[in-house]
Amino acid sequence: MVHVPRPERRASPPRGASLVDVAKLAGVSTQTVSRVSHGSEKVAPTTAEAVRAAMRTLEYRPNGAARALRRGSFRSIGVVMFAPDNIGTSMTLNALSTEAAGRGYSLTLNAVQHPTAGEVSTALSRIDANAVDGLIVVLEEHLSGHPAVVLPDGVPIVVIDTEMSLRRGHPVVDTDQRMGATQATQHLLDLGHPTVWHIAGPEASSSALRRAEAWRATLERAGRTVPDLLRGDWSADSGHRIGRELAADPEVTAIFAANDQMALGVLRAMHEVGREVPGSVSIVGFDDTQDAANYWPPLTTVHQHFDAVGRCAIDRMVRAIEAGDTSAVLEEVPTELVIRASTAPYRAV
Amino acid sequence: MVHVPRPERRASPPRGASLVDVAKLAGVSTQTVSRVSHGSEKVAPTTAEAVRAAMRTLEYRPNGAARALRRGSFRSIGVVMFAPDNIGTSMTLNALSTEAAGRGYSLTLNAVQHPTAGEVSTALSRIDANAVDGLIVVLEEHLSGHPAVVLPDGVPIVVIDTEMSLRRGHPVVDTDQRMGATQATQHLLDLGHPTVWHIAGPEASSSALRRAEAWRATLERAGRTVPDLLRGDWSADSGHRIGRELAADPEVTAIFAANDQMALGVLRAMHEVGREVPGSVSIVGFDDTQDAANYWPPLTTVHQHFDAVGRCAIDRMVRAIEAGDTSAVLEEVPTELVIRASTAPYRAV
DNA sequence: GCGATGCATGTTGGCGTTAACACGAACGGC
DNA sequence: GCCGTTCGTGTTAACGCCAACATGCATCGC
Repeated sequence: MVHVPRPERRASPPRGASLVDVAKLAGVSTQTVSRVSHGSEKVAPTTAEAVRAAMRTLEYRPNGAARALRRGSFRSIGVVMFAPDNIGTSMTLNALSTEAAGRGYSLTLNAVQHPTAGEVSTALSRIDANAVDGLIVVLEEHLSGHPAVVLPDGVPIVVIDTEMSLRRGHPVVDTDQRMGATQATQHLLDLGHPTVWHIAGPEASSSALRRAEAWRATLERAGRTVPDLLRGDWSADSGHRIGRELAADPEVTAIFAANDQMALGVLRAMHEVGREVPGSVSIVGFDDTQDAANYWPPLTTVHQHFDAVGRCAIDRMVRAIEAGDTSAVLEEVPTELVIRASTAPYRAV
Repeated sequence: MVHVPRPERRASPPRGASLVDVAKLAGVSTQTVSRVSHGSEKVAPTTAEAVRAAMRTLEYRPNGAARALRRGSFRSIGVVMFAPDNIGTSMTLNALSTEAAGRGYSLTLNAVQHPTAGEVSTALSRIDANAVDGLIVVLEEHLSGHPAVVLPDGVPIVVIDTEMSLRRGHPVVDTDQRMGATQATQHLLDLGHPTVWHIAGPEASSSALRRAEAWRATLERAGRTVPDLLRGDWSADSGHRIGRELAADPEVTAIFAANDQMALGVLRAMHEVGREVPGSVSIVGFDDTQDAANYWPPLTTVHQHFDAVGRCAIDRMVRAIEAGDTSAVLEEVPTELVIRASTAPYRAV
């Protein structure tokens, strides 16, 4: 038997006016409406005005899904990121969204609360099922080895702030962590300090790893003893806890914290036990957050160009989407040492 | 003449495998594939497995646009926000994205760099043309009066952190600014301080306005003199500048800064001129950022439940989208005073 | 006068998906 | 043996938009 369609209205969600409705009201074809809606040429001024009037009366809003379906592109970039409440991450996100907006793309954000393989996979697959033209992954934890984390195929991917899947051939954009950590360590050595203690970020973080490596390399190159590495978790509290231990050791005269927040905790620890900064201990941070200049004393730190990283990542992404250029380069954005009052020349105890 | 379709291939962007391809390979209908892709019932295990195998070989990814077009919903919520590099805003965003993910929605982010009417309108219209089921507006600047800022019709809207368009009948979710500012001011009065100076946020900010109003009301209720209001811009630098002025006045013994960052600037100013905190001046902030406990001295401040605000906003939004409940309530999330070391009882000079 | 050219507009089909329905097979109760 | 059920699967028709093509009407050069 042949299926006989019923003329009755199908139950359907309430929808707004469509091209057809506007066309009907304006007495033109849908194609003309489409052209007007694109602000396009080849439409007589009179007609265009009539169409615009019809759009206004019907409160016409183009349907993004239909447009995307037809065009095969969504003009949206997916972002999977861990812990956007982290200051650095949120600055990156801000830079990404600004730059994306400038290119006519919007961002579809999927945050990961805990950087477990499971959650990351969930976020990735959610994005996957979503409407995006590309994917920017901002996971500073390295989960590279984990078998459960699989980046989707068939979408251009740009990676920020991790070396995960660099090997799998995606472009990577990142601050030059080694350069920054070297600047920080060298600055303290240049001030005459015999050696430099380092408070690192969490073990799983690849940027923490690279900062620690560069710290160690700089000390070794200078022929200094390398103190035990101290493990923080990016939080000011962890900086404070470790700072208390360091404060008790009179040999400690120079500390390089892997981010500003931990440096803040160290500052507090020094205040608590009455060791002067920079008189008795010099401290350097990393990030140059908005607040670092107002710590007490104002913090010497390594400035990261988050905006440049964001711009660069979006640029790569747009090139991949629009020109199919998915070459897997590594772009590193240079850092700058900002010298403030928390560092001073070494004075023997 | 009747249009004769050509059998030739149309030029089209390269696309991935579709339901049709999977169906063909698995030897079933597209509907069956669709059912499997939804993990749905009513499919024989054998068939389902065959379909899944076909999906795997073809690397099938469902097309979000087509799905959205068909269903009439995008499972995505648009967010228009100002200055996501502001700490408070980024915490709100984080809360929103977490909560949205939990409900199966993703966020489409459109940041506004400068809260001018023009930029806001652009962001709104971009979102409008985009694929979202609803819109969350996080603009703490009040642009209510501005004629150029028109919230789109036909989409549910939830407003955070501003009273803009409350009158136009949208639900508003916000921290209870008055409650927080009252707690801060009252705490200082309770410690015996004759009066409290206030460093407010920018004039255009409605939360700054409400905090300032509550500060004034609390002083008036207690019959105290109300000092001139001091105008900061949320930044630690502005707090520092104003702090320097206040530090010069020995009568100033209690300061309530409208956010933690400005309080940080005040702390620095006090250190610089050698006025002790809290010995000579007590200071209270607002927000309870992660770092506030590690300022020196640790900052007494008003804790904002950003996560609750986010949860609440998403909850309203999802209710609006899925149940059509767009009643325009105002939900205010209570604050808590966190007492640390930056405040102490008043001692006459 | 006639074909060539350009311009404004209309017609058609289909992007990938799913809701609604159709249909055949297997089963069960009487 | 016949009539219901259920169950698994297939068929059809959109959803709203736009690229490609068709068409019809002026204008123009020769």
